[in-house]
Amino acid sequence: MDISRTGPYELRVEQQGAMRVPGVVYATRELLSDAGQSLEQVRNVATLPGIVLASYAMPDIHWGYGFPIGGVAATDPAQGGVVSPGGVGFDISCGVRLLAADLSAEELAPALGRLMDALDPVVPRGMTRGAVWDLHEPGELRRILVAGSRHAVERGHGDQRDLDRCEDGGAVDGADPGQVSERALERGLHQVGSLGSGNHFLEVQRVDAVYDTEVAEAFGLRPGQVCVMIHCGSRGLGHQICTDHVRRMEQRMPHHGITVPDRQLACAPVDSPEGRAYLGAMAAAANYGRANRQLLADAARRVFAQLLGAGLELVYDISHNLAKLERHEVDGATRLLCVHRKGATRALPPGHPDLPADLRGHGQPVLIPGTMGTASYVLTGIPGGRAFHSTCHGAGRTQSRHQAARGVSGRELRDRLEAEGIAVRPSSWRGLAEEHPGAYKDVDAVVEAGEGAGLCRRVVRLTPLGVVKG
DNA sequence: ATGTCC
Repeated sequence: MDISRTGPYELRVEQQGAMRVPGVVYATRELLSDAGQSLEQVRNVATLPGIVLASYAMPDIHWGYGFPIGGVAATDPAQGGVVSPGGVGFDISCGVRLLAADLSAEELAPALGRLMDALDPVVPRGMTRGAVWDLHEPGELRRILVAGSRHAVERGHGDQRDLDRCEDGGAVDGADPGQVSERALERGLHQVGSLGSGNHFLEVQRVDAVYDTEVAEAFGLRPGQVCVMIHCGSRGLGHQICTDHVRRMEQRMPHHGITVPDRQLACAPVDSPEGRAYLGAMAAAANYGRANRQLLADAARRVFAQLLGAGLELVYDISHNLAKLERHEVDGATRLLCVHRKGATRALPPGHPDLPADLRGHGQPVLIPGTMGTASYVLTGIPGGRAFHSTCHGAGRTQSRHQAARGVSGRELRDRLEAEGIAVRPSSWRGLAEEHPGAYKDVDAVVEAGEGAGLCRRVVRLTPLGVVKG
């Protein structure tokens, strides 16, 4: 590979062999910790039919299924551009929702333990156990797949503002439940309103630093304020959809005359039966993910209201695992592109028409979940943002789950966090150990690189007061 | 991430 550093926060992978475009990686030397495996994936993505401008990677790049996590690639359907499930990931529409409480950390302090004890039993989590909704017939599930958090709000679990402040108004267009397999539907029935496991969490946080007071105020955030951050995805339903459609595309690639350097890059033209089928199913999983976060937010709201008499206003809800059809200007012409973001977050600039009216002057809130026990961030998109208005999505792993669990016991980690004043309500000791902060990159360095690279701007830093761990 | 291998 011909790799050159083009700036403190930028690498270029020159176009070679089957690559159709170069690779552009926004990261410091320190952040590239996995010995070039993920750079090979950047190069492989650059071979996809119809790819436009470059195969991009964000500062939290690490090795993933097919695409690197932190990968961004846009293809042009009018030029044979493909969609690849590996460019979205197994956890379709994994994302983050941030709510701001009308309460300061000082006011909360005496009640923090009681708050965490009250959240513990009402936030379903772990691999298989329980959910806010346990559906028994697929009719309501199909409604969720089409209407996303709009359905939860129609059932009384939220209000219009929740929809206004959610990406795509609470539901993405084009969902096609007919492309969701029976098995995926079965898996989805009993998991609506659940965190899952791994790096998913519900945290009670405090606004620790404000970098831009005007934008923070527009987002509804002030120093010392209590927030709730929810990080989760589309559970077994999204996983099954990815599995089903990768298999189907693998079988059909010869028919489309597509070859890829890694079978995990299975893909199909956006304008093909397989491409449309995947995008319809993917949109359904995206809506499931939003309904999931809406119900968990509603559960947290009930606890805050009952115990503290405090409200929780939605700041924003944004996915970091999704492909979307978006209009972008390329070489002076506006084109409709299929933008894959896998472990990368959309970051719309001020003035963008897709932003809610009350945020339009300030840019999109970009929500970055940290690792348990470390900071999280709110960023915003900037004019001229690179990589089709995208930025990082979080810290990014440096150790495997197995490695991480060897380093520390769950109980030891809980004690360490509690000693730092962070209340922890785990779902399993093993799961807790796998998520210890040392297994991840430094989220502060990731965010600094994102700003340095011209992808986004910092607005607010949040630190954890209590963690309900998936 | 994931009923961590139909």
